[in-house]
Amino acid sequence: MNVSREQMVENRRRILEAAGRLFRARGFEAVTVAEVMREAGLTHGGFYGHFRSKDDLIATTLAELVVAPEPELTALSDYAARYLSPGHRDNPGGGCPVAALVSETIRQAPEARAAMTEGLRRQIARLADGADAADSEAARQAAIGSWAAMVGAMIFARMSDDPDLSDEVLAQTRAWIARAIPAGAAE
Amino acid sequence: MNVSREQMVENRRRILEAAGRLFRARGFEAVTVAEVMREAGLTHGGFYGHFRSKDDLIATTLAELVVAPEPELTALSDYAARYLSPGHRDNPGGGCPVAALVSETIRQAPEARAAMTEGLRRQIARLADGADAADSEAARQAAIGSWAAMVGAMIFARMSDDPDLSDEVLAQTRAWIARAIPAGAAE
DNA sequence: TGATATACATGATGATGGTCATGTTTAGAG
DNA sequence: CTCTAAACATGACCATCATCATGTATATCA
Repeated sequence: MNVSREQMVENRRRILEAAGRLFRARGFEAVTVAEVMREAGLTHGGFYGHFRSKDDLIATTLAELVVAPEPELTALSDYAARYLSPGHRDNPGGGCPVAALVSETIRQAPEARAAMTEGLRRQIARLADGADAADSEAARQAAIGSWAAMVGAMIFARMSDDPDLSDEVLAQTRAWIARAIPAGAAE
Repeated sequence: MNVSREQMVENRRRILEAAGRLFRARGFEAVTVAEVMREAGLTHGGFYGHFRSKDDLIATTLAELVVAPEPELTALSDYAARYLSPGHRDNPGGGCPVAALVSETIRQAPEARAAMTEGLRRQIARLADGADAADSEAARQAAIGSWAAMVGAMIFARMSDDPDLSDEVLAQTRAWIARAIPAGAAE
């Protein structure tokens, strides 16, 4: 059984898409190579024709997820309001790869950490553009501080087994960011 | 070979201490039962005399770490300044169990999530006490928002493979929290 | 159209690690 | 002083996976 060149490209795309979804939903460790391939409509054996190892898949998947074009430029507090929604919390597999995977990335191979670090850099730059602060230094501070709060709050909200506390963390963090931003701008 | 009652209590304590350190340093998955026992000065076989399973160990360890008495009450921004230090970043095994383990706890057994959720509740209450805000609602908002930012920033700083970016995340988040708190109080 | 390279399927291999079975020694009770 | 229960050591078991070996069919090129 062989397959056309374009079919192969398509297969690789499907593998990365399945990996992106599964990794975000269940973490790197819990997802098996065989499972990714099954989700992509293939069997496990063909995997090593596309990637050198599972580590390679992880790094490549992160690199793809992280350079994904964000919507358009938005005001920082608008972005935070959309980010910190119950819908996002309840859909990790389709949501922000940072909230789902930063923590595990700490112990991944250097290539994976490099991809995630690059994603962090870009996100800070993007958010700083959306923070209308007094100067660019204040904008960068607001971007870093509120991005950390967004990701931290999303992780808290997903971890909590108490739905009320989970909702409250999202709502209060939204309010906290909205309130803190003008303060940064006024300085 | 038998062992005195107090020796057994001591052994259990050592197992939990080793587990706390290893889990924080390397995560739940990467640490083996045999390794925890070795660190505690025992062999793997005795483990099941103390805990029903590895999941049980995880939940018990989290419960212990989470009720650990925090230093004294401090002002929120002082707490943040100590929390967001390079020393803390570089010592995950001896540091905050939340920053090291929240994210993985999402996929752990219900008992583990319950323990971590309880820890989150307590920490929010503690920090709200330290936030001298206008009213208790504002204090709670500051506590949640800045706790999310602290944990998110610590995770970012540990993940980054770029030391400058890592340091910047800590410093800017410290500054962001210090700046945001009086704003919350003034409101 | 025929030859060949290759993408993928099937199945095996080897390592890892959670858990259990069994044995031994001694703390603690009578 | 005995007897027994239990805490721990040793060693095995079994499932899970990542990875590799081999086979097969077909896309591509001459």
